[in-house]
Amino acid sequence: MLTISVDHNAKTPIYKQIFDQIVHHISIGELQPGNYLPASRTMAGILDVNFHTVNKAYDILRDQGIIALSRNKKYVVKNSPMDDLSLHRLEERESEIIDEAFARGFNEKEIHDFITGIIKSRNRKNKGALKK
Amino acid sequence: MLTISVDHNAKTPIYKQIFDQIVHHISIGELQPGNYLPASRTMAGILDVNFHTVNKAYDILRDQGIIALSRNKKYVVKNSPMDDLSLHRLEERESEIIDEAFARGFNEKEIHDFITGIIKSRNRKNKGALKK
DNA sequence: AATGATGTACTATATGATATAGAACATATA
DNA sequence: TATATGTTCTATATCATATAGTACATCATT
Repeated sequence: MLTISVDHNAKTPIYKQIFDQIVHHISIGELQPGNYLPASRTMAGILDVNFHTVNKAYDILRDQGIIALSRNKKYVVKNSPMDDLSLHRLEERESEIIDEAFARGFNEKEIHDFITGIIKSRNRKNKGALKK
Repeated sequence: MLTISVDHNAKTPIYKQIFDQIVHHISIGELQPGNYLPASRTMAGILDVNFHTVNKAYDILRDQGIIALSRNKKYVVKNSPMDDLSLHRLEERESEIIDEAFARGFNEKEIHDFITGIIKSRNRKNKGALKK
């Protein structure tokens, strides 16, 4: 069950909210390679947004190699191992966070604990969804 | 020596480029609590941007408690330990990155190695600047 | 006391990003 | 054939970003 919600009042653009939540569903295994995404008009109807906005989210997901258009004209989740470009972009964003953490007095161990804490709370939330 | 540069063609807003670089200088100890920031007009002249743009960066730094206006009307770097709000914001940004990493097949150890690598390369770059 | 430098507060304008809307088209499916 | 799909185009409205100019209060220096 693909649950996605958008906040029209948030500062985060709607297309990015959609993008982020699809990536999240993939990250917890709720969306797996081979699974189809809803048609952009369908998704737009459910979320009560314009289908162009959904298309923008799908476009970026495709540009990043996370989804692909299959022969039947439907978007499907790909297996998308980390490539150099994605890694580089992720490093830049992570560097900003690490800078802020250090600027506020964190040391290296505290940063690792910070990461561990987020991953643990993630696993707790999706305990039932984990396989095996 | 406070070296800051802006890229007018980058997609990242100029005020955020300035914000990020000041935070970076603090994070590596090149800017320390008690140090003054250049006057916004001075900084703007050096970077060849409008002083309102510098003010916006300073405003956000002040809102986040990273700098403060001292009695002589100059901005000074504060000691700004992690507070609940800052931690929460950082967690949200970090969660996005962790989601993308997991979505691309990283496991928990690979994420920690990813973090460690960034910190190590940071330390290498600033070896000479480290004290003691 | 006077001058200059500082942050701050307003107005204004221009450009790009975001979101919506509608229309049209090619292709795949039923 | 008819429907659903992604895609492409134009168009409009709103907000964020960046620039610009002006004015003012306060602080430091002369």
